[in-house]
Amino acid sequence: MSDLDLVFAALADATRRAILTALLDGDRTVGELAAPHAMSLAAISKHLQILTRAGLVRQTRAGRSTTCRLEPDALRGVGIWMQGLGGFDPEDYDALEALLGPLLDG
Amino acid sequence: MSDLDLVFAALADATRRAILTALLDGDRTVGELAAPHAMSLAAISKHLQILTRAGLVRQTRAGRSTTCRLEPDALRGVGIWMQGLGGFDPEDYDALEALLGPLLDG
DNA sequence: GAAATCCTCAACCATACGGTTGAAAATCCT
DNA sequence: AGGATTTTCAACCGTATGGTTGAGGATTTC
Repeated sequence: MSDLDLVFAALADATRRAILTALLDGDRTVGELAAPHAMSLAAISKHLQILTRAGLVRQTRAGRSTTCRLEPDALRGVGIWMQGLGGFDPEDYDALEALLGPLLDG
Repeated sequence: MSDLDLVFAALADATRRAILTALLDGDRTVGELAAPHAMSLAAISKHLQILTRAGLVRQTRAGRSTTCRLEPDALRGVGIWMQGLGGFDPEDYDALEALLGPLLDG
């Protein structure tokens, strides 16, 4: 399984994408990430393993709780691949940036 | 399953990504797309169904052969989502474009 | 009409996914 | 030491995925 396989597969789930966007606001523990989801903690733990294996999240254990940090660099390969496919037209870029600029601060 | 789920899941397979990049050179029939892969035609047909359901490919039957066309607009939602996640930093854009400009012509 | 071509459908197989529950491991607090 | 908290592990279940083979449907061609 290539890196791209792992990253795309990790992104192909709404729960995992929600976890990633939650991490835009800063590092969170597993329990904090699980809270908004009507799902067992074990399920969230498995989702985090998939995100970690894909390189999108880094988990560091501190005491009895482990905090999760977003690793946006893992998306770079995906961006490059997508741009090669023409899904990201240069003309669109300014509009997208204006639309989503605020999110980039997180 | 959301649209993003379908698109990301469709992209999470090397064979399907190879099909998409092959379509960058122009429309191809199912048989032409299957040729380079050491895999049955039925398998490729299923891959194309997944790509079509995700909106990434459009198949039009003409006579006994069906031609496949790339639909890059389906990637726009993915690009927007990824940019929101910070995986596409504005500073990187020029470098990426320079690196991959040739592919954008296809 | 009969045969060859191009593709899909159906059934099957092995494996992986997304979820559950219950137990265990590691740490903190008294 | 004992108990509470936080997370993972293990086993299980139902369903989906990626592949195969074999049959069948359209369509062209002879």
